[in-house]
Amino acid sequence: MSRRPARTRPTRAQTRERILDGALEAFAERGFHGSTQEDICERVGLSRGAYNSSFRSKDELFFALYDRVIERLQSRLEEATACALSMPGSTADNFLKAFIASYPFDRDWYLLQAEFGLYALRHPAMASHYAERQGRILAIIEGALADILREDSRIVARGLPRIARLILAVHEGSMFQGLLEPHEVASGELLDFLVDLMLARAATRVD
Amino acid sequence: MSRRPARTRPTRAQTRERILDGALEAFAERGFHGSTQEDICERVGLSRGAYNSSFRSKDELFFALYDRVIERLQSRLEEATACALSMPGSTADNFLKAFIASYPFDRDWYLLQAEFGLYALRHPAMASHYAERQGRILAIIEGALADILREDSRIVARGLPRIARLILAVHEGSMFQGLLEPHEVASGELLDFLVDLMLARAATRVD
DNA sequence: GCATTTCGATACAAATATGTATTGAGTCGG
DNA sequence: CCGACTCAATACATATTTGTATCGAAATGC
Repeated sequence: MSRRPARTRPTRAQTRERILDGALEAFAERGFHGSTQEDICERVGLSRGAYNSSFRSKDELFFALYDRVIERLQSRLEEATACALSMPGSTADNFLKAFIASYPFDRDWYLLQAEFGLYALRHPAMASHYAERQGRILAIIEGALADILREDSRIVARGLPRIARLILAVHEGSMFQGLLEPHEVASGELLDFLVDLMLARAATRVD
Repeated sequence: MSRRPARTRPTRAQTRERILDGALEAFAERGFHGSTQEDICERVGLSRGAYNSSFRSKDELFFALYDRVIERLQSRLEEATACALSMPGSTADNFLKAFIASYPFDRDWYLLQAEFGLYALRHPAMASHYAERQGRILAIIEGALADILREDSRIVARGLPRIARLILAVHEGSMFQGLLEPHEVASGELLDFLVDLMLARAATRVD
């Protein structure tokens, strides 16, 4: 246990992860169709042999990467929710903005998300898979919103699914505009604005 | 003038348009990198000869297509604005919803828009071009919003650029979700919801 | 009516990507 | 310690795609 014979061979899972790392970079930078095996492998110092040995096809790799991305996002959001709820006395806007801030907002993440989305739109088989995973994310957001109601009931009580979808939509669109024109639209600007809108409405009437 | 010798040869511009038609279909269905010359040409019954004779490169074709799409969108929006403003006595929500309804909401259009956006994010040279064109669209929306203020001043007066961007963001995200899960989210649902939010807020206080 | 020019189709050549087969190093079980 | 097995690297063959070159038809100008 103290010392293995120099370099031990990496496990299959480790190699897979490295390929996935390369694929993430490549797909973000050049898109799904624009990325080649060579491109993906070069980034992580592996050969196409490792690639073809680890994944049967490009689609399989793509699906595996998507699942990894979603799993990480899921745990990230759940963690953020628990964390934000743990600190008592926080108002709805505080909570919402903190929660939203925990959502990824970087270039590669957006580009990947877009690739997955486009792929899903074009391949019915992936569409249901994608929608199901997105449903989990929506459920987490809905859950967080529902939790807020116990702390601060100003926010609208009905139509939670729609609100969750609206938040997701604004986040996506906002991220795109922010990446395209960073000097024009700041990171969480539009989402914060939306939250203000929702809270202001709820302040007047809750239907 | 009465009768030309059987079939006359189509002009260069006509051929270009047909190639663009094919490219629109192909790019929407398979994406930019996923589309081949053969694929594009087959759809409109032309040969690769016509393709290479009309466009120097795939990028040039892509740019040309983007400009055509934007020009059509621009005139469509301007027309819708003028039309909506021409009928007097319309309230802000009526106007907004009518205006928004004139914005394209079909599958191919979304897929294309996404392709252009991704390309712009990945190619700085295209980014400014894209941002400039998107700025025109935003300006039209802002102009329409400003016009509404004269009819119905309930809507917030300040932060028009931000509101225009929010509308655009919601539209994009909403369209994606609507295309992915048509049974879950209806066509203009999220945007209508947003408009309600904005108007309700403005009803309470105008800052 | 003839010559020139333009345009689109076909043929050809080069480059690139993918998948398979083979080989050699490293690991595990007996 | 030896044999069976796994995995990744290299080499190879095939299939796509693109760009160029060539050819023929059609329109225009003299």
